[in-house]
Parts: sequence; structure tokens; C-alpha cells
Amino acid sequence: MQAYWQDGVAEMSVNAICQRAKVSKPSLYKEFGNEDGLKQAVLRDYHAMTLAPLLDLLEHDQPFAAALEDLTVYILRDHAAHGMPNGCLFVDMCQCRDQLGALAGGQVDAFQQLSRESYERWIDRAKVAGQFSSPIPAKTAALYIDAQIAAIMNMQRQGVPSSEINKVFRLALSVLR
Amino acid sequence: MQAYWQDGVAEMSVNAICQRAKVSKPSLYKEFGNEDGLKQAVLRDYHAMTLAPLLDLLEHDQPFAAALEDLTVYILRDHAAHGMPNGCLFVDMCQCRDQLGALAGGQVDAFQQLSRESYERWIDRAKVAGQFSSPIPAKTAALYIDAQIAAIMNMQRQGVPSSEINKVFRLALSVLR
DNA sequence: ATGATTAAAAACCATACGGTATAAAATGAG
DNA sequence: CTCATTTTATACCGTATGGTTTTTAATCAT
Repeated sequence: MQAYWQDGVAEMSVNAICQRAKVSKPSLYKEFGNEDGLKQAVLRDYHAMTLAPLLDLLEHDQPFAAALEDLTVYILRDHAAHGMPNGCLFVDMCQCRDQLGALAGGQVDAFQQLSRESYERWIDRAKVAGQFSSPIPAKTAALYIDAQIAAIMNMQRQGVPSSEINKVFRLALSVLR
Repeated sequence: MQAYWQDGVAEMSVNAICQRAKVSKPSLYKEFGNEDGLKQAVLRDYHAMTLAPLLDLLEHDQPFAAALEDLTVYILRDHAAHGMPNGCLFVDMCQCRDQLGALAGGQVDAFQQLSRESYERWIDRAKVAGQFSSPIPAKTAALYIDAQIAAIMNMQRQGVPSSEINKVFRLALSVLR
């Protein structure tokens, strides 16, 4: 996971993974079947560690504005300070989805759909609670949030200064207030 | 260009390009030197055909709101109707920049910088003309526009319905008004 | 300590890649 | 028509990939 995250899914070969993990190739293939299975397993771990906590934030019973602030803080948190590479492995996998096999590719699609549905339900709840007054459809807002997060992750990987990233993300979310 | 645009830069091998273009491999190498040179040439053509016209829109002497609407129409125009593949070859190259050689990679960086500078100058002009009242820094706004366009191109390639894409993009740009 | 089981190291395999050399075919000038 | 030049098709080269086999080393209960 670390290797894919840091160097990019497309850049990392199975041989390089084995070398870096100090694991023999047969062991890796016994454990994961093939490269596709490895990537699926990695993506599942990454989701549990990094994406699921974000979606959990939205389930807490708190005002929309507070959840939005939690989300902002989570997205903009300093990766390097927590020993994490920059960018987002999931976004990376979404973007090179065509290069993935059936397992990892399907997992990407599933997680993508899950995220958007979570955002949409969150907005819907905020609407019925009267905390989301603008006439933006929930589906559109969900797509919008998804796109904004992906955009920020791309900027992070690209090395844009975090001060600029913060301003851009808060600007993007200001439209939901 | 068509091949890279349609199937993705990372998916297209030199062999496949030759086959598709019905060109012999030695001819291709005589013309472009190597794969990196090919990609650079393709990117230059793509920029002249697709990106430069967009930046030109910003140079016309018209109110900020009018230019913003022109930009919106240009970004959201129906690619299929003009015989173009969905998505954006430039965005694709940005996203797999690590897989590119020195020539194409450098060209990507150059065009990226050019775009952001164009956006920034455009916002600056709008500010002095009193047509951009919000206190957003021009640099931030430029990064923001760049990110929004890339996000829309990703959604297009991903097959999100154009009706949704339109709503998302107009939502994103509404923050600049 | 020994014998069965498991893991690892190394070599190997087929394939596809980017890139090049060679030989056949097409082209052009005289 | 002929010869020189250029273009093409084909085969080839070295390398790296995903994936396997074989052989060696380590583990572990008896």
C-alpha cells in the first residue's frame, strides 16, 4: 500500500513490490493470487484506513456546517506529519482505472459509488433538517464534493503549496453554505 | 493524437499507434525520434487545437461575466458532436506525468504553467476593471479554475451524464461571481 | 535428531515493450 | 528503361513485465 501510494499504482511493478516488501514472489502470489488481487486487497485496506473514516464523519449526528468543517479538516490534514505520502491512492486508482484488472477495477467502482451515495444521503439529511438551504440537487452536490476532494488530492500530489490548497478547497466548499 | 486521446496515453503503445495510423515503425521513429518526442508533438498539436482557443477566449476585450460564460460553453460543449473523444488529453497527460519522458513531461509542465498564468492575468484584469469584486486572490482563483476544468474532464471521461456535469461546473464557477 | 512441511531464492517462461537493422518494394531523375 | 534514393515491411535485439517452476533453506512436531 505504501509503495503504490507513494510511487503511483502505474509505476509499481510486482517485482518492485516484492523487493521493497522483502517478500518472495511466490509468497506474494500465494497470498493474493495475482497482481489484480494484490491491488484489490491494497485498495480495501486503504479504504478502511483512510476513506471510511471520512464517510463516518458524515454519519455523526451534528449540524451540517460542523460536519462540513470536520470534512475540511480531515481532507486538508498534513499527510507528511502522519507519515503518509501525499495525494490519495484511491484517486490515483480512479484515474488509471483502465489499467486495472477486473477485481481492483470493480472495487474502485464500488467504493466510488459508495462515496457518492454517502455524500448524497448526507446532503439529503441536511436538507430535511433545514441546514442546507440552497436549491442545489443532492445528487449534484454529491458529485461536486467528490470532484473537489479529488481535485485537492491531485494538487497535493502535484506539489501545490498547502496554503494555496487550503484556500482553494475552502473556496470550493463555500458554495454549499 | 486521436489514439492517445481516445484510449489514454498510458494504454497506447508505439506498436499500437503505428498499426492504427497505418505507418511503419521506422517512419515514426524517423519523424519523432522516439516515443517521448511523439508524445510531445501530440501534446503540442492538442494544445494548439483545443487548449489555446480556450485561453484566447480570455484575451478578448469583454466583461468578466461574458468571458466566464464563453469559457463555460467551451468547456461544456459536446465533444461527440464534433467527432472528438470525451475527456481531455492534456488532463490525462498531467495525471500520468510521471510516466512521461523529459520532452513530453516538460511540455506538460510548460502548458500547465501557461494556463495558470493566463487565468491569473485574466482575473487580475477583471479585478482592476471592477468586475471581480470578491476578495479571492487571483492566484487562488486561477488554481481553482484549473482544478474545476480538470475535474469536469475527468467526469466526462468517466461517463457522468452531461446534464450533471453542466450543473456541477456552473455550481463551481458560481463562486467567482 | 529426524522427517515432514513450509517458505524462500533463484532461475525460468512467454509475452510485450521501445527501438534498430536489414531486405524488399516503391519512387524519382536522367 | 535504368539506376540511385527513399520508403516500407519484416525480422530482430535487449529489457522488463506478470506469473511458475525448481531447488534450497528454514521451521517444527515428534
